[in-house]
Formats: sequence, structure tokens, C-alpha cells
Amino acid sequence: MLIEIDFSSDEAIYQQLCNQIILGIATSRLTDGEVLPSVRQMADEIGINMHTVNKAYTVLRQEGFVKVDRRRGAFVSVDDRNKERALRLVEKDMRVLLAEARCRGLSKKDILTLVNRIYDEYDSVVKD
Amino acid sequence: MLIEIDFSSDEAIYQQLCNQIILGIATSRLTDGEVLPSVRQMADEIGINMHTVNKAYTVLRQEGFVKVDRRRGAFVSVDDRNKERALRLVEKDMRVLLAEARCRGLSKKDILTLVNRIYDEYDSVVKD
DNA sequence: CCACCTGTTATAACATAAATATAACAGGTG
DNA sequence: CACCTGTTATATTTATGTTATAACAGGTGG
Repeated sequence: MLIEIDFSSDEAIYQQLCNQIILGIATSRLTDGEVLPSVRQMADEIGINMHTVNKAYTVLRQEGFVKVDRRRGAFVSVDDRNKERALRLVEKDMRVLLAEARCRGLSKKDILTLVNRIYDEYDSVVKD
Repeated sequence: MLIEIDFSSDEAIYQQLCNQIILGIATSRLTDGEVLPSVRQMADEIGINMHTVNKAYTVLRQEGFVKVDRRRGAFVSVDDRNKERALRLVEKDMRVLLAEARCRGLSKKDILTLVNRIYDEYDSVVKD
């Protein structure tokens, strides 16, 4: 999977890396069980330090998107059984985001349309 | 408006402050034109440094939630005319958040329900 | 005019986090 | 045994967040 980092962004590199991998999983460009490049290989490809990749993998592991097999390395393994927990995790960020949206004049309908569009977009990629 | 800061959070204080003010505007606990406490007063109330509050106000001003009147100080003034821009600003964060939600097993319906609930919650507070 | 309130700016100091660099280690593979 | 994993350790550099002290310009009310 192609990873693109914006080095002029104010967002941390490891955070951008985490987000892109999560986006990759959501759009099925990364499938369950798929092995991620090793920390050294990924670092070389992107042109960053090994430890920065390692931090991203560690965070992904803690957040339940990745597991590590001593033989193969890091691979995609999403814990999607606990829906209550998932909702709790998403809700706080959603509150802030919807507050901003509402302040800026976006209606509930505007947001529902946006959510529908993005979700459908993710679903359509699955069929590749 | 009551501001509560979690000093053990990994989120920056000025960022928490920004978020709470935006949440305040969205729920109409802060109304358009309403004057915010001065940077020194707010800092005293919360128990933080003046510059931390000033940074929050500066960010809010840059993001179009606050303006400054030399006579009165900072006051709520949301630029909600540019819906295209608003959608663009929200979309990127929404993509990441929905990707995480989708990975964790939340369906489109789950998210739409959540959005409806939060938006209605914001609307209901308006009527106070 | 003068004290007092705004936000703003400057400068310094300190703590923390991010990113890089070099190196080593334990476990598994072929 | 060489080679691949992730992991750990240590050090350095850089950027950011927070605090501290101080001063300045503009506006307000006595």
C-alpha cells in the first residue's frame, strides 16, 4: 500500500502513518491478516526513521488495529467485536467535529449527506 | 461558561480550551456576540497561564470563531457563510473518524444514529 | 490627565514530545 | 549460522507547550 507523508504538515509523521493505515483498512486496500512492511522496510520506503514507524505500529497495536507475530512481523488484525467500546471511542471525537460543523453553519442534513457519501465510498472500494 | 480542563490529558490545554468554547457555541451556551472572559481573567479562573489562554483565543480567531474588539476584548463571532469551506474543513477529519469507526465494526446506520443523537442534543440545548 | 482594563508582543526558562542516529538483543526462519 | 522480525536502550536535535516577568498600544471611565 502506498503511503504518502506530508512533511510540512503540523500533524506528527507517526500519526499520519497511523491514519493512512486505518484508512487503508477501512477501504480494504489492507485486508485482515495482511502483513505490513517491516519497520525498517517501511522506514526506507518513506524516507523516515525506523523508530517513527515503530511508534506508529505500537500505537496501532494498542488501539487494536494490528497484532505482531514473531515469525512474520506486524499484520492487520482489527478487534471489531466490542461495539460499545467502538461507539465510546468515536463519540468524543464526533462531538467536537459536529460542534465545529454546526458552528460553521452546516445542518444535520449536510452532515448526514457527507457521512453517507464517505461511507458509500469506503464500501465501494471493498468490491475491488 | 464553565471551563473544565483535564490536566492529565495528553491533549494540549489550549486545544481543550478551544474545543470547549466551540462546543459552547454549538450548544448555544455561548451566543453570537457574547464577550469571552479576558485572557487574564480566564487564566485565573482555570489556574493556567495567560499565554495559554491567549493562544487558544488566537487559534479561535484564525479559525473564524472569535473576533476581537479593542474596546471589549474577544467575543464570539462565527463565520458561517461559506458552506463549501466548512464542508472542506470537516471532511478530512470525518474521513479519518469514519475509517476508524468502520474498522471497529460500526455500520453506516450506527454512525447515522450517533450523528442524529448528537445533533439533536445540540439543538435541544438551543431552546434553553 | 490618570488609573485601569483590553489584547499583543518580547524574551527567557523549563518540560515534554517528535524525530533521528547508532547500537544491541531475543526470537524465529531457512 | 546468517538473516529477518520487533523491541529496547541511549543520546542528540528540534519543535511545541507552558509558565514567568515585563512591557506596549489602544480604549474606557473617573
